[in-house]
Amino acid sequence: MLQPVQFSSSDSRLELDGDANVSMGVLLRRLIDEGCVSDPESPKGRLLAAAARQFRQKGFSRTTVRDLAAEVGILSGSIFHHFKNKDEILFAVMNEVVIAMEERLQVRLSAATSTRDKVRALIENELQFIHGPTGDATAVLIYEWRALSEPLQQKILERRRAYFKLWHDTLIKAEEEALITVEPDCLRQLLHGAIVWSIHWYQPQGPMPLESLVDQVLSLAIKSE
Amino acid sequence: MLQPVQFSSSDSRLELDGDANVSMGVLLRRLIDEGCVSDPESPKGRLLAAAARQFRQKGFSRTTVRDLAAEVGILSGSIFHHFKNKDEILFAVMNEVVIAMEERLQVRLSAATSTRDKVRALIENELQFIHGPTGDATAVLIYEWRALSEPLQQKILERRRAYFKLWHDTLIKAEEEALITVEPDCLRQLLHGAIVWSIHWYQPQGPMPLESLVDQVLSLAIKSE
DNA sequence: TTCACTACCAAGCAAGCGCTTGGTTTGTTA
DNA sequence: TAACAAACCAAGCGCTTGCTTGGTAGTGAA
Repeated sequence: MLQPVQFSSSDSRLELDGDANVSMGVLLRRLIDEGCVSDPESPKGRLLAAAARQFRQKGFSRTTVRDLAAEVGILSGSIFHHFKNKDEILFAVMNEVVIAMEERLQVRLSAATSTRDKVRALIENELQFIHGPTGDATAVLIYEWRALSEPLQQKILERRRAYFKLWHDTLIKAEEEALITVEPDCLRQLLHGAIVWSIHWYQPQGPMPLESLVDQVLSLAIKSE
Repeated sequence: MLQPVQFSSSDSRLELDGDANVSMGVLLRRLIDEGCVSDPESPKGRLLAAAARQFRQKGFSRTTVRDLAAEVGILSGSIFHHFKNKDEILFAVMNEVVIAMEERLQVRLSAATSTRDKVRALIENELQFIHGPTGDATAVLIYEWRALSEPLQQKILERRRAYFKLWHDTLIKAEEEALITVEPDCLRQLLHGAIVWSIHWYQPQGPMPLESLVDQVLSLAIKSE
C-alpha cells in the first residue's frame, strides 16, 4: 500500500533465463496444448493478456471493454464474439493462473526431497508466479476477487482447494518434524499475506534477487538450527 | 483471498471492554475535539461511517453515491452539500484513519519500555486498527488505494510517511540489539503483509484472541531466546 | 421578526457503461 | 472456385453514473 505498484515489463512470451522459467515455459506449453489455457498468439489469448495487464493496473471495474478492445486493436463490440460478457473475461484470467499455479506447485513439491525444501517450494512457487511472466494474472487473482460474480467465485474456489491442500499438508509435515512453531493453518495465512504483499514493494530487477527474498520469507517460517 | 471477508459488526461508537479500546476511545475523542476527524453523530460523520462500510464491502467504484445516500436516509444529490465529489469522500475516510493510526502508534511506542515491547506495539497497533471499530476505514485505506486520484494519493502518502518512520526506526533499533535477523525494511514489508492479510481470514470473535495473533506474528519477527 | 445558515429535496442533464444487432471481411478447406 | 466459419465493423440502445441546479424547511442569534 502507498507505494507505486511495479509492473512486469516482460510480455507473455516465455523467458528462458533460468531453470525456474524453463520449467515454467514447458508447463505453460503443455497446458496450452491441453487446452487448459489459451494460446497467447490467438485473438482470445491476446485479449486475455491485455485484460490481465489492465485489470491489474486499473482494477476490473475501472477497465472498460472499450479499453481492452483498443489495446488489441478491435472495436468494443467485437469482444463479445470471444467472451459472453465482461465477467467471463475476468474469470478466464483467474482460471488460467489458478490451474497453472497448482500444477506447477505439484511438480515442485515432488521434486523436493526434504520437508524443508518442500516448504521452500511453497514460498518460491508463489513468489515466482507473482513476480514472473504470470504476474499480472496472479495479481488479478489476488486483488480482484470481489469483482467476480458469486457463481464464478465458487468455480475458482473449487479449483483453488487443491492448491490450499498442498500448502496445508506440507506445513502439517513441517510441524511434525518440529520445523515450525506456529500452528500450520495460521502460519499458512501469515506467509501467504507476507508473500502477496510483495507485489507492492518488491522489484525483481532491483538489488535483491528473488531467491534472496525466498530465503528471507523462509527464515520467518523456519527457525535456523 | 478466496475466503469470505469478515465484517466488523460494531458500529462507530466506542467500545470500552478493554485497555486497548479505552485508550483508543480517548484518542478518538481528542481527535474529534481537535477537528481532525469528524463527529460520528454529525451528518458528515454518519456519511463517512456508511462510506467506510460500503467501500469496504463492495469497493469504491461499485459503491454509488445513491447507495451511500440511501444508508443515511437522504437523496443522492444531497451528498454534495457535504463533499465536493465522490473522491473527497474516499479521501476523508482514508485521511481520518491515517491520522488516528499514527497518533496512536506514537502513544503506544512511548509507553513501551523494551525494544521488544516496541516491536510488539507496532504489530498490535496495526492489528487493532484492522480488527477493531476502525476496521472498515483501515481496510479501505489498504485496499482502495488505487481508486484515489493522484493528487489525493500524494496527500495521504505525505501523512503516511511519519507512520512508516516509526516502524523503520523501531526495527533499526531491533536490528542493533540483534533481536531480528532479516533486514529491517524488508522485514517491515513482510510483517505488514502478513498483518493486513489477516483481514481475509482472522475472526476477532473466533477461538483465537487478538493478543494471541499478535504473539504469533511477533514470533515470526523475533526469534525466541 | 428578520436574517443567515445548515441540511436537504426534486428533477434532471450529460456522459459513459455493457452489450446487441445485422452485416462485412478474411482466411481455410473441399 | 464455391462454401463456410471465424473475426470483426458500424451503429446505437437502454441503463446507470456522478453531479448540477434552483428551491425549501428548520434552527438559532440579533
